[in-house]
Amino acid sequence: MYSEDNLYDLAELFKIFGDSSRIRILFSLFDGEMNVSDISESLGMTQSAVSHQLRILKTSKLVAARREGKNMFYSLADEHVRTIIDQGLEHVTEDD
Amino acid sequence: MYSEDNLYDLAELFKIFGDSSRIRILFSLFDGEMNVSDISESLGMTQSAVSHQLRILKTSKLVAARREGKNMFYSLADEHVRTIIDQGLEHVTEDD
DNA sequence: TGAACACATGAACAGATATTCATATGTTCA
DNA sequence: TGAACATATGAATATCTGTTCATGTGTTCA
Repeated sequence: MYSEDNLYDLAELFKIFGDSSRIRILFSLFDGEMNVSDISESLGMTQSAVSHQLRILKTSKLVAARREGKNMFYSLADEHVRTIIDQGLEHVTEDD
Repeated sequence: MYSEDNLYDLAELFKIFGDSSRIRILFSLFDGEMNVSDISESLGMTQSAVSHQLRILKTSKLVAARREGKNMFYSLADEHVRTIIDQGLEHVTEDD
């Protein structure tokens, strides 16, 4: 069914989600695409820090990028990203 | 809907899943509870390393522990754990 | 009670990683 | 073309974290 390799890939995937900056960036994109400076401002992060994290998210194919003039617009790469985060949020917000 | 705090908690949750040792331990428990030495042997990890990771998993309430004589049996704490991993595996094993 | 077994834990070390700072690249427009 | 803007990127640093090693705690049984 699932190979040992799958589990390593899975750990790598969760590692990407396991950083509050990246999760907050991804969550920002839930409502649609955004450019880098808007993400920076809305999250109170420097442009550089956001850009570094976006690169990681893009390399992992969790976000997609599109240029429009001077701006780069980022969006969620696919619906799985939303599903995984939603599933996690359900667990986290569960009443004990 | 979701607070800023939820996102930090979520990152913490994914951080736990974001390590191959822990994911492999959790996955081992998919078929039912196991004791520490069996987990160690099946994963080729030292007893100490497994024990350290189990402590983290227990603190995060992802596994439950039960003593039986000299042995400690660990099991998945709830079904969310399985769901979150399954969801991730779907993403990882998706054909491009 | 004491030896043998199962597991937990603290300290130390090595490797990984997120941010900052400085600067480079790419784009528009006058 | 050159200034202004948006974004990317490399290097350096500080912090975090997983494993190992040594040892402690808890349990059984003769």
